[in-house]
Amino acid sequence: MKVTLKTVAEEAGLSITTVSRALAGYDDVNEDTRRRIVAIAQRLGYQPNLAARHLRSKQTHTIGMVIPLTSYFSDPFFMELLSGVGRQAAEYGYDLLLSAQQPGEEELSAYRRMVASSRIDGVVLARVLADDPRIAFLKEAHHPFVAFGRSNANDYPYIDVDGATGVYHLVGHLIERGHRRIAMILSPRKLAFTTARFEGYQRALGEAGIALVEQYVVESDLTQEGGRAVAQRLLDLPSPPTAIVACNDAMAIGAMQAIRACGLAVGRDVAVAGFDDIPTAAFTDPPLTTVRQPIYDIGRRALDMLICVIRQKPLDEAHVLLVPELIVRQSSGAPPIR
Amino acid sequence: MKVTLKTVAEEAGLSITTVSRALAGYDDVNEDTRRRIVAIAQRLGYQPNLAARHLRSKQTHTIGMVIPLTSYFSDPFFMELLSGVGRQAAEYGYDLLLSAQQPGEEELSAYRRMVASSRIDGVVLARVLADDPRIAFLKEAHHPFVAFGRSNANDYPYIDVDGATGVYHLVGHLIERGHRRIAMILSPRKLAFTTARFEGYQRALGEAGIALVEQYVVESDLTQEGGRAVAQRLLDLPSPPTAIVACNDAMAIGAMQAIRACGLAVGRDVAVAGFDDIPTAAFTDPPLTTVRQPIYDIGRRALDMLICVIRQKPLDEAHVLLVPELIVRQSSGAPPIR
DNA sequence: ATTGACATCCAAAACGTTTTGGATTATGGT
DNA sequence: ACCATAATCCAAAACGTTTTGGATGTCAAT
Repeated sequence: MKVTLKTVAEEAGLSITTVSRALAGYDDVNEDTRRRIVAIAQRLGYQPNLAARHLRSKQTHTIGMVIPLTSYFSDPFFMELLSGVGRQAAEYGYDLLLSAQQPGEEELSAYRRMVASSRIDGVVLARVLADDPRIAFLKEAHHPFVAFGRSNANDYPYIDVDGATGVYHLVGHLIERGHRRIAMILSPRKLAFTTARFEGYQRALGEAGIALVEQYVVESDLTQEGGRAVAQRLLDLPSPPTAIVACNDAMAIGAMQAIRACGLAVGRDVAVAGFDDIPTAAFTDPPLTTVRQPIYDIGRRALDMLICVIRQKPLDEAHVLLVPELIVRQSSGAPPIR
Repeated sequence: MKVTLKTVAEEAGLSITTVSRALAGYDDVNEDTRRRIVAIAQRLGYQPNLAARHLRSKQTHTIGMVIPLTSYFSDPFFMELLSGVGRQAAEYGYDLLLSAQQPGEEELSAYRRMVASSRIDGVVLARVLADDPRIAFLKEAHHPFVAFGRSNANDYPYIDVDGATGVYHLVGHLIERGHRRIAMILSPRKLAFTTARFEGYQRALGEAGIALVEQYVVESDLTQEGGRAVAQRLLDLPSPPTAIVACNDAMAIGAMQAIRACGLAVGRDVAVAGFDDIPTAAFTDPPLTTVRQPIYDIGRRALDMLICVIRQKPLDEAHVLLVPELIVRQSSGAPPIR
């Protein structure tokens, strides 16, 4: 019932070895018999058992990704990255193995399982932490991987976006429009990119001679609801900011909700800007000014790099740094009232 | 270097069999030795080789999904479904194997490969066609699967949304607002749900005594750009519609673009409505009236069903039909001008 | 007739696991 | 002392593939 090499071999009156080598295209089998074998395999609908093949050859043609369960659903970031990686993987004939896990210990052990159980040839990881145990583990295990993001230790292949420069331009844009009281909603500090984006904020303020106001720098959890909550607090300050920059679009959209809830108009009373340029950003009301990360393309390029690492080919660039693009829309529209 | 059952067995001075059975929790191994074995396995960092395990036991703890490459990126529908399936799979300790493929022959052969190469225990498929070769194949192969959507042959487990009723209510809502010239942008006819949604349209018009105008029924490809193009043609008619209903939100958003491009106001001059309630729908300008499909939850329930099928447990319901919810927003806001 | 070169094929081992069907020892009842 | 039972362990087979290291036959050149 199940058709294996053996079935084909018996049908052809040949050995398993010959069938295997014929199908693999080795040149030590007669061209005529090869064609005959291929025909029979086709007719019987033979499909190699990949478990057996992997067991023997230690190659799975599969790329692993672990998705944090918290952000799995609501996070367009991962979806887009996934799309890029998946798309490019298909290009190379690779499949994608996804494991959704709670961040933390479970997540790390998912990596451990994936790697040690030899189900995958390589890993793409994202949202790297400043001090990332997953990277430490993968490095120590000598398992091929590429990261989207830099961490403290940078002796591994990564692709990243220059968040510092991105936010620098974004805040510069707001300053140009006359804003002086500019708040920033940070992402959790342990995420590597938080520091970079905060740096850009500080640099832009510094060059414009604007002192950093401690109360204007708040932290949230990358979700829309979190952004709404902290923006609420910002607006309740005795001297509220006239512009709010968030570390990602989801939080920026949350901030827009908070502003509207106060009876203020986004873009007219308070400017808002985000980071990422998720698809929704172009459709918010008003459309969101943001910094565009080409996440989809990053996914594709990360996979390109990973394939090189897997095949032990030298990478032309082991560290890719992309300069993000400022997307000005109406949410940063008007100059501040006073 | 690589730690296998053998390594652990040697370290413990026991046989491979005993180690295997100890770790699997069989009761024919002494509790003390079991604990000792577990400790050693832990210490050495033993992880079972899944390829070997699958080869032997024919269970992969993996669910397969094939994503059409065309809609992979731009389609929030698949992303959300994927999220639900992935999330619930994690709940059961299953992983997800994704293969992105061009629709058509390649796609079918991806299913063939996945199934015949015994990499997966079951399949979730979506966007079923009226006459779906993938379903025919999976049925014939007796491979566990659950579909999101009904096709012509319905002797398989599926979960679906009652699109006819959904569109019926949606069109009813537009008629209530005074619209009589209501156009519909259909999805490709070969998709099973197209027929259902069209039925709802016809029924609503029929009950209101409105004759179906052939030119008001057009077909497009589920993309935003496609929706824009056909909406353009609708607006160029001598007697253009005052309301446009699209088979999905993406095309509805395209229609909104076309309306604006004509210098008309969406919701005031021409009403627009979609289907799906993708995340973006709440943020368009004006927000989009639509029919909500709980895609994420559908993904989760589909996986619940699939697990039952895989474990050969009886399904409480082999055919789940959800009634979608009408979401009224501003895009259907005003009554027509004349 | 022998040799070497070449083309074509194959038996057997190996990958790491699970499972089958005992083997061995200890225990308690007669 | 003997047997039945239970508790604990294990050798070997099996899963389906790839790879190694020949084996066999043919043919041309010596």
